[in-house]
Amino acid sequence: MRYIQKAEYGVPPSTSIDESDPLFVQAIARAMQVLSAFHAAGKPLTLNEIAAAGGLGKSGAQRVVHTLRQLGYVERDADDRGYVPGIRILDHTRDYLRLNPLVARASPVLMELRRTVRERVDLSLRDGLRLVYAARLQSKRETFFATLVGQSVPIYCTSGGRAVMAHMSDAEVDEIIERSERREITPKTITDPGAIRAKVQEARENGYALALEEILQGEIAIATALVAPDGTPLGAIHIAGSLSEWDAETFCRRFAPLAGEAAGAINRF
Amino acid sequence: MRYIQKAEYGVPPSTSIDESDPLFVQAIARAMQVLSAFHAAGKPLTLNEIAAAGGLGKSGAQRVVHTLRQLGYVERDADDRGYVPGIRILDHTRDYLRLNPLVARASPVLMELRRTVRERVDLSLRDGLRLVYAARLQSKRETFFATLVGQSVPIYCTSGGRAVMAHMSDAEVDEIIERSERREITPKTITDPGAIRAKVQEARENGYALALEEILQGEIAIATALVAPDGTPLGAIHIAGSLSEWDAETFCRRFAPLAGEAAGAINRF
DNA sequence: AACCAAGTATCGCTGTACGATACATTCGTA
DNA sequence: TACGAATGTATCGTACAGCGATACTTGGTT
Repeated sequence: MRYIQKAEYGVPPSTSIDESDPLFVQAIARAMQVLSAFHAAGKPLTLNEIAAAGGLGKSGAQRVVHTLRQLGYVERDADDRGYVPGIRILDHTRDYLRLNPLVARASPVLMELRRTVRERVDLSLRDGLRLVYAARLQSKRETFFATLVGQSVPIYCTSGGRAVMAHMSDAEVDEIIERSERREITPKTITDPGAIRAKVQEARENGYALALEEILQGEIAIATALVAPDGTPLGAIHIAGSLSEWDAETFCRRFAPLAGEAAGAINRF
Repeated sequence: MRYIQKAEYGVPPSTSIDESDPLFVQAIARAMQVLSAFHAAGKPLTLNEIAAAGGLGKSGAQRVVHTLRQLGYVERDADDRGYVPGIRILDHTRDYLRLNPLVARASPVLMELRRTVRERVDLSLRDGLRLVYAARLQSKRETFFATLVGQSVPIYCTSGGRAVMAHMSDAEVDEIIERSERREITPKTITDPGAIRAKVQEARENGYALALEEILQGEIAIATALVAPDGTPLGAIHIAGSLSEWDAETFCRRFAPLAGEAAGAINRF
């Protein structure tokens, strides 16, 4: 059995909460740590691995896993070699997507956009230093695992991220750049603070952001921001294509207006 | 702000576990009950609503919601009118899909199938009396909310369900029929046990299952089962189209062989 | 056959989480 | 503008839920 590698670039949000809050139920935090152990996993995990990753003892892991198993949030792997996340998780996925008003508003517009552009169209939502993909309308050729709901990418080096940053103050942008763990995900990834600021400025002027192969070789993406009524950026719309079919200039000329219209339609309710 | 109605036909799996199991951490169960409160919600929920739906007191709900909020699994609604599921849920969605070997194996085949048939293609997984959609490759026209990951449908009255039942013993099929809460979801939904058994038998003979408007008016769907090496059915592949474009016979003649091939390719590793 | 690791079971003590209640704040209505 | 209802927030003493050390079972590997 082959399992998919983890390959998650986005930094999971800081789990550095806790402390002695009288309302904080730590058993729940333990459960979520156990579930989060799978974020870094590329295969089913054993109890001990879960214990280690979740930062708790064997007994604790045993109890938590047992409980989550009863409830359907953790399952035994098909060939009984370890634990994997359980199907009940998907029920909550549905709830999240259904009840997120931005997703609700954006969806018909995205479908329409996808129909027009015939390239991949994504909706991502901001969570701290990353963007999380909430809706993905694939085009023909990509592999499914490059386009999973729940995948996340860093803000600092993506088209969507820069579209989002374009709607922030310079101070906020600097803070994001500062706090991000800036790695060269591909050789083309822009990691220099000054260069990132320049790209953000460019996005402000153009009304859309562009990224070339900064996450994936051969990929070109443009994005426009989705904002709250008060102007706070909440996420982005992405259009992504292949550099084997497009040069950057044509891609932008063709799709930037469409991405702009779509974002506009969503932003004004 | 408009919110999407619940409209979930599949029966959520029984949460009738618990009792006095020494390894069972009930605080975790409480947390999951709170998250599950959103399954029946069509709008953000207040603390009291969550307490009621989750079957616990106000204090308990307060603590659990507080904790889940710290962790990002629950958020305040945008206009501060109630609570909604939080974005961290999507991280676990991704883990589930990544680590499910069936999804992993099926995905490339599904993408290829989608390219060929140009209609909606879905992958569903069995969970008790229902099928949960794990991957959905939309066609042009549907509304996004009809095609959410995590949506579930009953086994007894769907093409996928009957494809799955076709790989079970008569006794197992009867048990599913018996335990299912059989409602007429549309006027065309087949709810009579004998009629269901006949459709299952038909699926056994044809190697695929057919359903006409049993879940959604105007929809035609065929499905083939995905099975474990030992023959246990695990889920199904669906191809769904519109009756405004297809008559049943043409649809079957055209797509049944393709659905069969795809399932075959996935089933033999 | 012998070993090692994974999963399962047991148990007494402690500190976590329980739930009642009281407070604060925001909303809709008169 | 004042009122009342409902929502979210804070506090506190007590009981029992969950903690973690340890020991047992099972199954796969060398």
